[in-house]
Amino acid sequence: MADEKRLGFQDIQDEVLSRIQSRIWPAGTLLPTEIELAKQFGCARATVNRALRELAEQGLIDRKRKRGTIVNAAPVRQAKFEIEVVRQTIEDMNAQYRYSLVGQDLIGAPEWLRAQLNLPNGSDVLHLMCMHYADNQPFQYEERWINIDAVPSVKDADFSEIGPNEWLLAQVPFSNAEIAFSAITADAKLSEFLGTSQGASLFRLERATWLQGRPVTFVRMTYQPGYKVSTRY
Amino acid sequence: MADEKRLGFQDIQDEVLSRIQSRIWPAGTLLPTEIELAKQFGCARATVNRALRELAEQGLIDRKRKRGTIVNAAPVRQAKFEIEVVRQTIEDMNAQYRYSLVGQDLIGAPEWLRAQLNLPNGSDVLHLMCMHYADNQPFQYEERWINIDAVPSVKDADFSEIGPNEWLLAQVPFSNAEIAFSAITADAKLSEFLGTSQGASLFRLERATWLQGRPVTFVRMTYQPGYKVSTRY
DNA sequence: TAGTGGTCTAGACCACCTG
DNA sequence: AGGTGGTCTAGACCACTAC
Repeated sequence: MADEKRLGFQDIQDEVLSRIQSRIWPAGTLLPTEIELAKQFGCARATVNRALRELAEQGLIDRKRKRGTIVNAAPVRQAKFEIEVVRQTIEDMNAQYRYSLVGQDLIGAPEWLRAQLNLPNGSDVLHLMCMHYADNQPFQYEERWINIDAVPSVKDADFSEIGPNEWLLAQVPFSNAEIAFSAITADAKLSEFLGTSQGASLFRLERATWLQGRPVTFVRMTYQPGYKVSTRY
Repeated sequence: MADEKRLGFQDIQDEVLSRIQSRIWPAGTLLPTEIELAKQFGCARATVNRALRELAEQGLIDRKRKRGTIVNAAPVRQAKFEIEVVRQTIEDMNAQYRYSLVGQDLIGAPEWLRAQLNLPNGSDVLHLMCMHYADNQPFQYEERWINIDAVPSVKDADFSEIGPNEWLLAQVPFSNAEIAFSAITADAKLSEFLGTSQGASLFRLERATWLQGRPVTFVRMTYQPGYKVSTRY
């Protein structure tokens, strides 16, 4: 038993997770201190710290100075979803991607949009409507509003070939966003574009985007019937 | 300029993020090595490492040994959603929570469920139907199947007062799960329970849960019309 | 006020990957 | 083969907070 492999933070994390899941350490348990655990596992305190820090970020344990580390009773688990560009989603399905610009116009920002993005009065936005197809089947209808002031070059952009999402990603990547998922009923226009019956239930993703506090764009993406967003945790 | 405060990993992370967002380091840029950055920021390499590691986890940069750190061109951003218990969701709305057990029966697991959870042939499951109300308005219809073999004590549990979700959390916390969001159309039963018209579009969350590889439960939660799940990133 | 986690340091070794 | 990130160590100081 002299040939024990050295334990990494991942091994320690796995072991602690296992003890929590198997209720060796039930909810409410006060864990040994980092120093004590480091001694038990035969590693440095920094290694234990990293293992426990990540478990705390996931909400499984609660850490406070002086009090110590406690197994959380009612963990609020977090689910991570990867938000891809439509093209990627479709190509991941091994389907052929096609994009089409349905229409565009330059308008004053409507009230609901000003409220949504916190736009100043009198702001102008570029309003775009587009379709995304997978193997020529309707996949997603995209309606988008872009704040001219935040992205002046958008006035000269040509959206007949490249979608606004990909164009914006090239111009204004790494922005912050607020996302909402919901279910909506297909109206006449949506049912035509997505090739469904009126009244069909459709999955919708809305996203408002800011760059360093400045409103950039708001988009509504409505998916073909049957679309699901899934993940693990 | 001698009184510069020492930089922490958070300061470095903010600075790097800012340089990426402001396109000082545009997509594709090869960042200086950790050693070089540590010299520039006047800190240890471990500090730079932690700052960059977290940015890499978020998908903003791509790190490879020998090649170095590159600003990602098409970042796949991750959105985190907090998955709460219904009671919490309702109480967070300052509404009164009420739970009602609609029905329950012990059945052999249907084929689709066996496939979904990877249950062995001949497994028995407890099938539960419940309603959750916010201020006595229908909020969520819950249909759940619990694997008897994974949680034998479920046979003696009384679900007339406490919902199966909360009961399970107390018995089998910290399990792993697979979640899916979708939009569905209200059938006769759903429209009655949720007080909507038939054909209404409803938001649905499905979750399959395993504990250390063993299938525990599958649940379908269908929400009242207008329900949205939202988050930021 | 004392104990705990939060973080940083300086150094080291290793694994992976590109040239 | 060599350079880069991935990780660990042993020690240190600090900040928060329960007692």
